[in-house]
Amino acid sequence: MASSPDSRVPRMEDVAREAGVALGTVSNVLNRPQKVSPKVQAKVHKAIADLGFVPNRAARVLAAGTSSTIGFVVVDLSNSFFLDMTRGAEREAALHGLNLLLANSDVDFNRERAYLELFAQERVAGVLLAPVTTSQPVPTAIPHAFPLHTVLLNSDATEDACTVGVDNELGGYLAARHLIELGRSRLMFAGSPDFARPVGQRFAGVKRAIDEVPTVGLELMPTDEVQAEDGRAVGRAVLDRQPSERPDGIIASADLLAFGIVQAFLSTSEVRVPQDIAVTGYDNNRAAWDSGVPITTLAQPGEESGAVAMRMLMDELREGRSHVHTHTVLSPKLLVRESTVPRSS
Amino acid sequence: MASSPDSRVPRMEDVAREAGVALGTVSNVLNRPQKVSPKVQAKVHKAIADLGFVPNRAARVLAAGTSSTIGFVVVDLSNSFFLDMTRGAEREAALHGLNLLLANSDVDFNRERAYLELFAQERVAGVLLAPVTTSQPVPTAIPHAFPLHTVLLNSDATEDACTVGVDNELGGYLAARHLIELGRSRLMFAGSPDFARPVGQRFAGVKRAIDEVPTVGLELMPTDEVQAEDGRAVGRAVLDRQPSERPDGIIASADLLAFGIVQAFLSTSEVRVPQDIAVTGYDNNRAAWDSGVPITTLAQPGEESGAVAMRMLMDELREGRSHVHTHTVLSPKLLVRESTVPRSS
DNA sequence: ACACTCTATTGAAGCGCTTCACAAGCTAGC
DNA sequence: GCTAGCTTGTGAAGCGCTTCAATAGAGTGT
Repeated sequence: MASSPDSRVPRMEDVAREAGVALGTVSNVLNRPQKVSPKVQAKVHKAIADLGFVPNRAARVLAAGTSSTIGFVVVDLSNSFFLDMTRGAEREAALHGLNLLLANSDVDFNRERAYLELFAQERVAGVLLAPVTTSQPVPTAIPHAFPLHTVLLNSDATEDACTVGVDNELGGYLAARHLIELGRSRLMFAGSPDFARPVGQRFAGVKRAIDEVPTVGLELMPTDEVQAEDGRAVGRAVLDRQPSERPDGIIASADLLAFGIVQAFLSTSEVRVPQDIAVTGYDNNRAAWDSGVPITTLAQPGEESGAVAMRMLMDELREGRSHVHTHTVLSPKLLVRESTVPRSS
Repeated sequence: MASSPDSRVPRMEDVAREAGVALGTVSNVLNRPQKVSPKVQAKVHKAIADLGFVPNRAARVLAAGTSSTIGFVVVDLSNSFFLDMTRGAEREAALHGLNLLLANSDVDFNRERAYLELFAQERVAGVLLAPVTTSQPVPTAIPHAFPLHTVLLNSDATEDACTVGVDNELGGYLAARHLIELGRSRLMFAGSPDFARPVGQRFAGVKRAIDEVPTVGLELMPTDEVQAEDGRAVGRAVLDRQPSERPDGIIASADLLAFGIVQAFLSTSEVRVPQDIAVTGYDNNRAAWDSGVPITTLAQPGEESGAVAMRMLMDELREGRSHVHTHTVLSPKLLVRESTVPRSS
């Protein structure tokens, strides 16, 4: 631990003395090594190691007026979509020598605010924000009077900041299109379009696909939540019908929902998945691939969202006053599994 | 955003001028309000609001030499046990006016080191560390020459730091005991005791319970991993046996494993859960309660671990030089569900 | 009116760094 | 041998806060 006597924490000045150079030279070794001869660099590094010197970032930030850390306030780290964002953002940050610190708002608006304030006080270079969303149209997220460079993730475009979003409408369209191409014509959408904005957008995409093909019908099956239990309820409701009244394809608005539906079907031998009813989920959760019959789903590009957002933030930081906010919409990707297409070989 | 003209970011000095008081008074309002008359406080707060002043923490940390933020380096945020720790730690920190910032090492030893170094440079008050573990006996985690106050989570006791651990041996014991009390006498442990330290400890606990009751037998069924697929393989292996050769209770070393086992059983009508074979899991993952038959499991006290660790850290910070490292071992909790005890009412 | 307490407020001295104008030491050209 | 032009190295002036000794005010008791 701490070195010999009763020892203060060593400062740059101590390093300079130990190495027999000036204060500014130590700083140069750390920040602009190309300005210092190899010999002196070696001396300084040795002194740093001998003393166990750890530079003080608070002082650095204060003196330089810039930080190399980025804050990421995440709405829900227990959701793998958002956790993936942090991975993508971190990877991208590391490539450019930036550090990423995380804060979990846990779907609490006040904590989201508090963490943004904290990062503002820390004078981080910028923040990434995956905001708490409501089903309200535009929750305008950028909060503070303080000029914090912010990029919004999983958000629709807004004037106040750069944004990265995922095309939920397209996701719904792709799911429906997939089932239609498989020859299904009596589709059911499980979930409540006004449960949350994204669900509504997905439903809109489904409708678009249906409208393109007159022979295909769509039925809406609302649910309270999007948990496995809700899915089992949907499954039971379908099983209670005459076979001729049942859909031949179900588009669930979330994987857990799809998981419950498939589970309900598998527990009887009345309905085979996918032969009688094909099922799709959404999100590419673990639930989708742990299901007895692995579930076709739409993968949200979490890592990519994070990486793109981080790049946009770096652009914004570099461009300064001339920066104009931009908006990126990423596409979800259809992952076809056995709940729609039986294992072949 | 930024106020009127081309405006610098306002400093305390600006607030002082605006409010017509001295610099030190503004600082007092922020840090020791009881020393300032209500009238002056009001003036200062108004000035702060008018100017949109956001205090600079870098300067604060530098001047005061202490920070109010705690860093938490987590080995794997995608594991709900660890995420729960962050929740407990955060709650406890908030109670005492501390801020918690997260870093995900993602099971990468080098990133763990890098984040610890970062927090050391930031001069945080202390760090919580849920370290990357190997199956090695004692991975001694405290790294740096720098004197960073650290509490280790999910760790066995060590001399270098305070630790909070969970009693895995007890968890295994409780699971086995539970099955034995239900009258099961041919038990199977699914998982490889040397897959990871905790699994070995759980297995040891199971053995202890078995040894207490001579009439009960134990069989070990190793698996490569602890995923659902491994569980399904275990389930199939059991189904392939003569009914008389099958265990009547299976202790899985992880929920996902138990989930796969139950899934395999449910897909046939040969084995009823729990009537023919009772199954327990471990961790209280979502997988446990999303299973067709909800799975009895051992809940790891994640939130409590985090809260306890944060309290220990605060003690360490308060006590200073006189501090002696302490070690807490928490107990897992048996959650009885339908995979061992059928729904009654 | 005076001495004595308190309490509320002041402002200058750092905290540990980055920066940058400047100095010093070289090399090369003539 | 002298100067111009480099490359290296230097150190003092802040960055925006906290702290604390010093001061100004407001009471109190006599």
